[in-house]
Amino acid sequence: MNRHVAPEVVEADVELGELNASLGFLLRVAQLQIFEQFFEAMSGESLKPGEFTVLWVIGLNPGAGQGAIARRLMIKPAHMTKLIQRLVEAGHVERTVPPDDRRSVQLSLTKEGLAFVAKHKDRFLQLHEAERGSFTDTEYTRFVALLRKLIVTGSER
Amino acid sequence: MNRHVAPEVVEADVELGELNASLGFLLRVAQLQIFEQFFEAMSGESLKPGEFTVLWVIGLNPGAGQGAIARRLMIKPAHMTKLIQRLVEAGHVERTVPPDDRRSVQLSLTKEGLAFVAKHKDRFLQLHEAERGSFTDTEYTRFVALLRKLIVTGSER
DNA sequence: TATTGTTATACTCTATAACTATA
DNA sequence: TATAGTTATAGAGTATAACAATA
Repeated sequence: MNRHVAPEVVEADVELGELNASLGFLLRVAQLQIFEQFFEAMSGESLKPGEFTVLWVIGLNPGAGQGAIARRLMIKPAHMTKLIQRLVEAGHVERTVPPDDRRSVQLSLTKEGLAFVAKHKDRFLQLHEAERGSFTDTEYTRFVALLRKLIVTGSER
Repeated sequence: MNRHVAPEVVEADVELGELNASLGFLLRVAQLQIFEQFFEAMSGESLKPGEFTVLWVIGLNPGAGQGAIARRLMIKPAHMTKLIQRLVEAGHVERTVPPDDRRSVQLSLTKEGLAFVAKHKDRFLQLHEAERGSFTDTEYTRFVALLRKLIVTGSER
């Protein structure tokens, strides 16, 4: 077909076929771009992906169980253990073993953790604002609603 | 009825705050669920994530450059090299060095690769159908359009 | 026996930089 | 000098299973 076309055009010529209508593919690309923005915004901070989110959720649910938070955020137990260890080492998180069930671990923020979340809260929320891209309010609302519907449906099993 | 609150209820009690409106978070959860469906559907096959997609795109673009396909699918060069090596070892993909630019590599499917894609095409497309979850046609169309708008906006830089 | 969390291992994907061979 | 791809190394995230302590 286009044997002698300029490189840039050939570049755009890579055909995706029904992948163009694949939710999985579109979702992946969208997520990659959002993550890219996240790293740019959080560059300079010692934050790893997921860590601030976990910190945030612990702040909202002081005393919640480690497993409950992990399941809510779809983080696997083994990964959660290491993630929490890092947050404890960083001085952000405190682990408590409740006397009534000494197998479990309750999580809460330390003073430093609270200060850290408070300090970065604005940027975190600003970031979510930036994620909206060029969506209008209506589009944004609609998009979130559709995403939620997809998620709820998918987890029904 | 239990005297104490059932674990499932406590489970659902983990509060997410503004994370509930975070595109990054919702996108991540949605993608995890879609991928879970993918693995279930493809279980039993020797397919790794991304591999069939690359196979599919090579099939649609025989002779396309390795870099062009990688950039289109947002796969990093180093990862692409290893991914293609696996596909070559599996006998699915053929690499050709064009005489006019001997730095580059052109990709195409072998006979086995063509047969493999043909064999799994239905399941692949069925999967995309399944991804639609409980969306109506209108919702699906709207969702894809919004995702595309988000992606296009995000990559404008 | 079942559950909560830990440890250990391995694999996928990503990030980065140094390298080659071409151009 | 720049580009296409490779190699090597490191890290994040995930999957899995074996394990300890507790229920």
